[in-house]
Amino acid sequence: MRPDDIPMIRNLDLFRSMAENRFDILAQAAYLQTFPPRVDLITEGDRSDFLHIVVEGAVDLFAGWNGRETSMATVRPVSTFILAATIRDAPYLMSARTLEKSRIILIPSEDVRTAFDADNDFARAVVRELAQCYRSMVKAQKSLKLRSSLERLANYLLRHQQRTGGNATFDLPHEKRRLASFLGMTPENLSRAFRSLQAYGVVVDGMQITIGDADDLRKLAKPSPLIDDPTS
Amino acid sequence: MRPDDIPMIRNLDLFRSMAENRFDILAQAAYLQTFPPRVDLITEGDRSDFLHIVVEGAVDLFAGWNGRETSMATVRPVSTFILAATIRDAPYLMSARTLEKSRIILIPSEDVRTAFDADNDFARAVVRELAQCYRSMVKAQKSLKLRSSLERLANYLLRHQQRTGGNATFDLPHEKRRLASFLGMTPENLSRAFRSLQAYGVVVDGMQITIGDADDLRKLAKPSPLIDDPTS
DNA sequence: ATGTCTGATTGATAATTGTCAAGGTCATCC
DNA sequence: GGATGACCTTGACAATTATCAATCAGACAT
Repeated sequence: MRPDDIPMIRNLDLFRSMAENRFDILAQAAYLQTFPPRVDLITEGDRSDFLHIVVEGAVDLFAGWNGRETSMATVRPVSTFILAATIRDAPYLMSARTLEKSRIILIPSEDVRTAFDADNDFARAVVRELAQCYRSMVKAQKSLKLRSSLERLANYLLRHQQRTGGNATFDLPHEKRRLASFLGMTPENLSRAFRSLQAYGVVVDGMQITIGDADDLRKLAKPSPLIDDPTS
Repeated sequence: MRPDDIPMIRNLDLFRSMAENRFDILAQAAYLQTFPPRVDLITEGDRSDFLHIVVEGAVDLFAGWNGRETSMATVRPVSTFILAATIRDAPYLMSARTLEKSRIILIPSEDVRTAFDADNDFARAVVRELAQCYRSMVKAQKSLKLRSSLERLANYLLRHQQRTGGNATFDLPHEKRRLASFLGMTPENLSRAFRSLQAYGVVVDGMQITIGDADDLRKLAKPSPLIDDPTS
């Protein structure tokens, strides 16, 4: 692993309070790899061999059943994924593939579990991280069950606007087909949803979105901190 | 708290490996209460005051938005709920109400967090529990996004048949309207889904279900361990 | 520039799911 | 027994969402 990457990892919530020597052991066992876009990293059902940390780029978590496929989440730097499978030593429930060129750190699950058993601060950090992941999963499910696809899209746009700095104009972070899958709809339906949002002042030009009147859009979206606030 | 309840709690995965004196402190801070059916226990958005443990009865976790409401999960003895909110000291994302007469233990969140910070074995147990909760949430979301309501119902019936011992005939555990909400559909749609399943050998008589030919039903349901296996 | 590819859009249509209104069933309570 | 009420079911209809086929737009390579 490149020495300049170590401080970044060290600074993750997950590792920040870990004992020095323990962290060094983990860091030495870890691999850093660079992957091109669209590379499959893990496949659901496989045994959990490595904890993954995205250092650069972006990773799509997705799942399939009976020939269908859906995008569950996007992992952006710097964060881990499939922590739960690693901890429980259970098969992955989701597959992962790079969306862009990505640098990813792989730590053998075995070593993570050892650190987890031996280092109390680390165990506590894992809990906080997991509780966070759990809560965002609950929010996603609430969004799916309580909202129509149009409402989900409206809330997604408002949230993404915040994330990107709050400007009226911003770019979508990935292909629309993936956004559609993430929101639980088809690409065709997403196209039509975007057109419906014109009535609420949303202008779409390729990947570039302009929210003309956020208050107007908010009247439709009715965002709630218990669904849309990423931090709560 | 009644002395006979203590061993049962003690035996939960969550508390089994906790230090003796630490457990005693928690047990002394805890309340045991009996609630009639349909009593609201917690409301989403509230601050997390107590970790709840269902000792007897059943509790519905549900969520609302914009006048709509959906059932997220049913908690049955003996297990905890809203652990994640307690750990993160964050507002509840779901409301809870008793389905039946229930006995519930309440442990002040403050004490749980203290135990969590001081007792490493407990912290590790919390992680395992949370990882489990997270994974079942992922499975639920995969089911929602990848399956039609008919497929969700078919899989639910097969799973519930297993849970209740594997007999061809068994009873639904709660009202159909709640089952509908849990499966993400309306009561009317559930009624029609049950009728569609007649073609696959499912007989419905009130709350009593008979699966005439499980293999036939399985051809429709296509159950997958990565969605339907509660343990994996 | 031309062709090729991938992803996005559009239109037509169908399937799925939801809504509303009306009955039906069953247990419970006077 | 008959009324009451809660829940479930059914039918007719509407909204939402998906599917299929065709076209379009832009990126890229030849």
